[in-house]
Amino acid sequence: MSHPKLEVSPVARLFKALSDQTRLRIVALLSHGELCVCHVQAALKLPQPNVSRQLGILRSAGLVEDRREGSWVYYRLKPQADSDCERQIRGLVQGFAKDAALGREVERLLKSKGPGKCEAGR
Amino acid sequence: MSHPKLEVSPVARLFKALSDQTRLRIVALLSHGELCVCHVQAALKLPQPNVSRQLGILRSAGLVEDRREGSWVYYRLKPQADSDCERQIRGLVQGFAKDAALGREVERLLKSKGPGKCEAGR
DNA sequence: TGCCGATATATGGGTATCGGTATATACTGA
DNA sequence: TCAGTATATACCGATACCCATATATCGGCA
Repeated sequence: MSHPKLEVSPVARLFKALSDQTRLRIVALLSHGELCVCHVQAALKLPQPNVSRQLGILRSAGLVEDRREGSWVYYRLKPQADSDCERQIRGLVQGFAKDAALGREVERLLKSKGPGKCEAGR
Repeated sequence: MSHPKLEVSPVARLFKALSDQTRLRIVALLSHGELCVCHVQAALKLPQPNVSRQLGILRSAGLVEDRREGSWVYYRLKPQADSDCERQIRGLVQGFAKDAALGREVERLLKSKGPGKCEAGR
């Protein structure tokens, strides 16, 4: 309240959510398509609670949205209402698109996508 | 080291530096031109050690560079070596450019720029 | 040298964050 | 209803952060 001008909070919230290496890697994965938690878990080789927690942080920051399908919960990047945030996200995704190894990894995950396939990579 | 692929650390470092409201506001100011510490201090109405510390964080993150001129130290945005970081910064600056109030504020500061003028705004 | 303004750093308290482990919830199928 | 899988949350200790205050450093000038 003390600084009516120079208010930049939506972007600050965005950057705060993206200031963690793990969350950035999740966004990098999701920039190539919707994935369920266990896919992210397999891709990043991280314990499940950690992945779930980071996804929750991204969700409450409005960066991703989720969709339940049976036992599985699929996450995807969420379009940003704030135009500044949207531009930042687009720039980020544009950078990830250049990463060939990342593309291959996500492609492999997407092939094993769907119910009953979540043991991929174990 | 444990994740050779999916490495996004330079951007993560950038976002971490930008994840703070105060630092974002400083970058917003500097996006309109070089300023000395006392100008930033006056613009944001923050205690001097706070401004100096946040500027130091931005500097060690490679986001700004400084130049001493007599007693005054001027800070400016630093071009990013990493192309992803450069793109994000450009997007950010582009967003700040739309802020009319911000533009007026910086203009006022720039008019009082220079040695002996740092009492501007007090 | 000594003083002064500008800037930087040190210190301490309160708070937030991160990761690991354990546990809880949600859904499916028998 | 029970068992099993997928996901979320609670709790904990360690660490990192933010701020305010106090102090230190630096440059200019008398």
